[in-house]
Amino acid sequence: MPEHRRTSITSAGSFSIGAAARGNFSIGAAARGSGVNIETIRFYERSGLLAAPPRTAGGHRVYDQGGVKRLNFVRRARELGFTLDQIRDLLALADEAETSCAEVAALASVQLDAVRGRLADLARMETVLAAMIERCASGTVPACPILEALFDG
Amino acid sequence: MPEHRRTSITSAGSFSIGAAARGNFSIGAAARGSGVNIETIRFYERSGLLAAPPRTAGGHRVYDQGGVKRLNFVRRARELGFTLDQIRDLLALADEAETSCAEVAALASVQLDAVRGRLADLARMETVLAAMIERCASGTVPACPILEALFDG
DNA sequence: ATACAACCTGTAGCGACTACAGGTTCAAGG
DNA sequence: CCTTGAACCTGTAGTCGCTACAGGTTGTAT
Repeated sequence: MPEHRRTSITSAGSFSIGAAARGNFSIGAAARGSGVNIETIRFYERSGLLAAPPRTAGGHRVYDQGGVKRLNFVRRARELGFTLDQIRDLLALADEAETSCAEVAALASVQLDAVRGRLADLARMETVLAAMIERCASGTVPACPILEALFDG
Repeated sequence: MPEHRRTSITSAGSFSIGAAARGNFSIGAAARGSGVNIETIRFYERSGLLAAPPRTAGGHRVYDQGGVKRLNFVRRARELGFTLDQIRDLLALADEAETSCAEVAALASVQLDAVRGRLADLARMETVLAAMIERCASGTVPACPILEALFDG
């Protein structure tokens, strides 16, 4: 859920550092390049969403461009409300030789339905809240109409 | 968040059992009368949202009509997306001698803003998801457009 | 008296992170 | 080469709002 949190000012996509493409990224650089929090990256690895990357001699994680791309993938999918389980499936589909577009679309449709359900819920909440506040503002009633509505339905 | 969960088929409001009004309710009866799950009631008590009710000699909780009313209050407020902290404040305001309608309305406005923010987020999600699925269905592209969009923003 | 539903406490789990504490490694400047 | 200090490491606990047990006790109807 993108709850009004800034998601990556850094533009991903301009990371050709070393000689022959690919590039090496520390976890911090990968975080900046993908807009995924460092702690969250480690959490994704721990929970099996992302494969553990190679390490330096000292034990620091080293990501390549593909790793950063996957992080971006996960972030975008999260912003669309996919659960981590769904994203696991999406990544698996993305890794198949033959991309099965229908399966991907099916997953996306499930998510679209969920989003529409939540939209409907929130729309109802908005209506009721706005009406309550409105009645309160008009102030024709002695006791607080909002509290009364909550108490007596 | 009312995530498509049935919220109390039982109509609250017809509970005059004993002689002189008020009535005594076991936790189960209070749950049925308010639409709040038994475990959730105990959780609310544990987390200090609701005062601990009196007990029978054997230790069973005994609720009166006021207790059931408060449970209904909490349920309705939750359905409007108020957090438990906000509900704590609402209950405190409801218990004041002078009902300060303006403060209640202020809390409700904060909540309305939050709901509108989430609505905007979800509306964006819906647009993007629908567009993705649409592009996929038209199938003019060889690789899956959904996966491409997720990978390349 | 007996059965059995309903209650009790306490703890652990969910999802998706976030926030430490306490220790190690890396990279740059002197 | 050595020092500094930022960046990294692991592991654990906290967040929010519940839900789901396990293992035991009480209430009530027959």
